[in-house]
Amino acid sequence: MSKTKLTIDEQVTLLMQGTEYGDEQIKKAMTDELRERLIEAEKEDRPLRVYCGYDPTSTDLHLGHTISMRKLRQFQELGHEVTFLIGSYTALVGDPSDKNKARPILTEEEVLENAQTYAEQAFRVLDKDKTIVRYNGEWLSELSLVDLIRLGQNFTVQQFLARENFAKRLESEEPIYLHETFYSLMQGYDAVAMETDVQVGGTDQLFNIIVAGRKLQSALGQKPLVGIIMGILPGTDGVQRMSKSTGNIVPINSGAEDMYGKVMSVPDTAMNKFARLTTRWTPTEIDNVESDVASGKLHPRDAKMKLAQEITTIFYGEDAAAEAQAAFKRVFQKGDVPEDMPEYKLQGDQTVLDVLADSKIVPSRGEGRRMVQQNAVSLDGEKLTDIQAPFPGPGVLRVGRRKFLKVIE
RNA sequence: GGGCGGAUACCCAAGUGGCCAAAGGGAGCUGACUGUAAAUCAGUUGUCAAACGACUUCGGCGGUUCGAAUCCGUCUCCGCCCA
Repeated sequence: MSKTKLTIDEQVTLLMQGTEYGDEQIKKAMTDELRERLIEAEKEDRPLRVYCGYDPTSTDLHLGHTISMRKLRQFQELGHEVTFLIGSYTALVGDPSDKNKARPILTEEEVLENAQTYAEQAFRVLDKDKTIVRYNGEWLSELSLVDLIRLGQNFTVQQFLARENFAKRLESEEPIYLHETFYSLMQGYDAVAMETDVQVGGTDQLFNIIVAGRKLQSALGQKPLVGIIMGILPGTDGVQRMSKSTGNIVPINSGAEDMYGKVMSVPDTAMNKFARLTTRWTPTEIDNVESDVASGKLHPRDAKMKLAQEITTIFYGEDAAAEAQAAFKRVFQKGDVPEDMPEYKLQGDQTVLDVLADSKIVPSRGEGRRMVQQNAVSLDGEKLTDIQAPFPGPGVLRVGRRKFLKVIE
């Protein structure tokens, strides 16, 4: 990101990049309020207090988790005060947002343990020195029952029932547990406790942020926060939301080569979202790339390689990203073999099928048979077509597109 | 507490005594085509066996039967409704 001072309008454009409100009116209102706040902050010469909450329900972060972190980072770059809030208390409840069923709740120990690794990974995106880490148990554990009841007085049951995910469950006769409604109250109270100016979150947080947070703040005499609602990042299939259960994630902890390759496997149609939600690029830079692709000046593949490199660089640094790119070119563009591959020592007197199965390159002998039948097995480029034939000898055994085995004597 | 419904392969889901290793869809894998992909088309997806075929699987256990995913008993788990 450029170090030169951006105008307020440029700041607004940058900060609103990748947001998704699902409603033009809210979007406009939030954009206007953000501009106002920025002007105000500049006048008073104080940073905005920005936060995003994370429920550390798992420790394996993927690219989708980093969207809000990227946004926080942008605020950091512009000199604002960013809090990485760990939902140590809210995780005990389990967020019902965007879920068709209630989430299992975690124990306190699990939460704290997860929080540790979670934060570590988050600092690949966030500037550690400029980030305040807090736990919402800090204030939520202090609330008394009376306090909770008073908070509850600001909401009606109807408001909750109007939420899409509750409405759906009501419709399909699935349970809605009472404690799930507390979640929004708790999150709203976070905003109050921290006197938040801006809160970042995903579309599933729209209700918690825009309704609960703002409402509680104004009820308790604070100026309602500006909600920055981030769009959804699709997974490697390019369509469905990136999530572990769908199996379409780009993990941020699985190595540079893996990350580069995973980003490259994303369909072209999703490139734009990846660029806007996960890179350090400015809106102008992204627009340029896009128009270059559209006009044919830039090959879509090259645009995607740039994207893959940018994303890999964020998490692993420039050198590792360059290496990952080189490896990718070698294997996929030149059809060459990778540098590292498992080795297998021949036992003597083995058939092709024996080697396939014994080396565990295929999960079962049946699968090995299938692979050979499907013409997917080759040794040093020569197709192997007879499973019963004696194994020819040492060389590089390839099964399918990307499984390799170095066979040695 | 009472009533009802359900549990089938990676997921969803059909099957209600033999023709069931079990329809269909999704997902995965392989091949063709490509730009690495995506889209499209084709094949394939329990284990062992070169093959003929054999074996294990339909929530657990036990039964009935020549024969059970299907019938009976029991247990576990889940959902809904009434209170």
